[in-house]
Amino acid sequence: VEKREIPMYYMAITRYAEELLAALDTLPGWPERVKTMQANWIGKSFGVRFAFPYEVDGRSEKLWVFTTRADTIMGVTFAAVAAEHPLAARAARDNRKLAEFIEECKRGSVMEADLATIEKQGMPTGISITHPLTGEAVPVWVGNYVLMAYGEGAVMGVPGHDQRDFEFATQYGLPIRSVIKPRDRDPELPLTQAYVEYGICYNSGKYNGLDYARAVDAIAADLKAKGLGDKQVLWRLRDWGISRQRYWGCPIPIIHCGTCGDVPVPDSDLPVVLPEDCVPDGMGNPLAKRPDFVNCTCPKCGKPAQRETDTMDTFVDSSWYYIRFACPDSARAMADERVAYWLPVDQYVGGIEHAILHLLYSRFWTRVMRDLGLVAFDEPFANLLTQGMVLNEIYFRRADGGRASYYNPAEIDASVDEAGNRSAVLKADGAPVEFGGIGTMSKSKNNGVDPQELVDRYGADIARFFMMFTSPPEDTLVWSDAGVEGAARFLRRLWNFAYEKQSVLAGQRPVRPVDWSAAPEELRKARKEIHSTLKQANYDIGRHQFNTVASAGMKILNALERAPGAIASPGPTAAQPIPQALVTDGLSILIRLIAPIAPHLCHCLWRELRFGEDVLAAPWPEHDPAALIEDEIELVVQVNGRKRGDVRVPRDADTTTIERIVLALSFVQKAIAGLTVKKIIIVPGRLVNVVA
RNA sequence: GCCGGGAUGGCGGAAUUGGUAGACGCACGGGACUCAAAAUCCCGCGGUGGCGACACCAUGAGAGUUCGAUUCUCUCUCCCGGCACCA
Repeated sequence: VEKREIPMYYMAITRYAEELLAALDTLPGWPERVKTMQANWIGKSFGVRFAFPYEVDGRSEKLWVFTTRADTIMGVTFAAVAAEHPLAARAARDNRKLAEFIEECKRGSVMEADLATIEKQGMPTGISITHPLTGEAVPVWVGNYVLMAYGEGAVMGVPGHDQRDFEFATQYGLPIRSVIKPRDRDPELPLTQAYVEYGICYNSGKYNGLDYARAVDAIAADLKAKGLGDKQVLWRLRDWGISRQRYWGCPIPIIHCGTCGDVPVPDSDLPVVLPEDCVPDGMGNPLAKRPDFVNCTCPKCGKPAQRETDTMDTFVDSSWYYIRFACPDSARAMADERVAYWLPVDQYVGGIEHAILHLLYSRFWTRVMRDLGLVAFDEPFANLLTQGMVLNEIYFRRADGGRASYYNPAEIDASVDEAGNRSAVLKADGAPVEFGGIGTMSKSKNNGVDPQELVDRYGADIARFFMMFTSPPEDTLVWSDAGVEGAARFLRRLWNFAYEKQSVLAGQRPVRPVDWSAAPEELRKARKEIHSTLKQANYDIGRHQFNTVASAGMKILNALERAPGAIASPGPTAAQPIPQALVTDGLSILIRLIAPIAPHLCHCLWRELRFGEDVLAAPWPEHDPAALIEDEIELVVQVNGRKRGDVRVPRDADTTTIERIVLALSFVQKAIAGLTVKKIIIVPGRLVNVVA
């Protein structure tokens, strides 16, 4: 932790930028999209850092900038600095209007999203700098779109080849110069937008004819020779400011002493305990108004001193709670030997909204603890499942003061008329409310849904089964409980079916081996349906697509109910061994397959049907490959890529046989009448396409 | 604005490496059972035309690659998440 400027404390996450980026390749259990987002966020860019020399107050100064497009350096027509840049401050000293502009910029939002969408504004500083390669004079502007926190807080302006610079130059009448030859347009025509693609340098003196890589090499070498620049790697990632002016965070254990400076609280005095009776009044940090908390003595010299009142960002705690979970009662250390047993986390589940901040901070924090010798691993989470957001409608009313109060969608009657207009009223008073769109469930928007309602109405298994059935976990979902009846019906149907079979099945285990090849066609088909469904379900579990696992359970029950003899009167085992074996096999698969989705019901059925004591201890069901083999296979028949019918052929039919059979089909003959067959494409086991 | 993801029937969704679009459900319509209702069971259910066999259209929009595109490429529209202090 470093304290840089009052009142901010920082974590030096940028020191780990290289490792955090490179180690993404060591995380096969993480979704690609999350790794991509993190890589972009860390933002490693290769470029050139160079300086424009200038004179001010009789001194020689340099304005440093960073660029990833050094190949366009000959197209520089201006430079722009952030409002916080020292050059801007110097220029504002004798320019009142500029000083006002700078103040206005500083008052604006610092959020990236706001900065990126604001209208580009700027003002000339009156200071002129020298192009390091051409020696030309270049004007310096202050631009509200330049970020002090990234790079040097200053940029070169190449309106011909950077869209932001182009807009800025167009707005303020600055010259635009093309130095990269466009591939498919006349370079002499005036530009309507920046040409940002890579290409060959022209209008660039000695660099003419060079491509991007060669131009950057040559330009960087020339700048280096003049002592005015070199290649540089720049990161988008910034250090992590952790100070918050709130009282309910984790205290920052620092004491400010007039004599000794900033002194850490000694280990023996930790933890710093917050008062529990603070009342936030919306005016700064309430801790600062608590002398009983603030006033203390310096641990070094014993003189009166002040305790730090900033607390830590909540992300700090969430960056290592999972390590502490392994040893929550450890009084002497952050982490003890139990951590080595439990960590890294095998399977982490969290919302996609944490793809960057929380998950990156955690990866950083783990490395800090590693480097302090507290843990022995690099990555906290071996496998990551990122849930999609569950969304719901947002309704609110705005009082005269402008503050919105939100109403839960359950309290609202909403309707959409034929023209698609949405109207909504509050049930309680019948008066209209505004529709605020559809967004993530949150306390502040009061649009959450408590699953307890479903549990109360249907029971935990049905509520759980329904939610698993509704969509794959990684998808965004607009909440609706329409369809929960389907889950209820299915589980009821399963229960009834199983109980109908109970008297037949109970006490007859183990089932003696059945010769399925001797079974009637219908039963073999049913068994094939069950086992191919199981095969697919096991594949789906591997890719976390649990909704289709739930539907596989439904399909298996459908197959069992439809199988002839399976539901008919049980009869003696010896007389009807095959239908009973089918039911036994099918139920055994079905119960184990959906046990994780409807655990209570499956646990109970497993025991009642005497399959065993504990369904969770039973081996996971695997399909029988023999059940999937048939003597004949069905092929889809297409003509010119369009389905015309299907045909059954022997399983081992060769290409010539299949072609002969297909060409003889009447619907194929009809479709190719008057055409010549050019070729026949056969996808084994799937389809035949006749191209004519 | 930038980064990431998404768009398939009235609804949730399915379609493994490009190979039958709409599995499995919900809702809805018809029927059976019932004095009646609920529950349950059976049938139907993308659109257009046709009595029908069937034909054509259809996976946000537009182009492209391919024998064949929901799937791959490009452009666009809209929606969701994140954007570093949601006080």
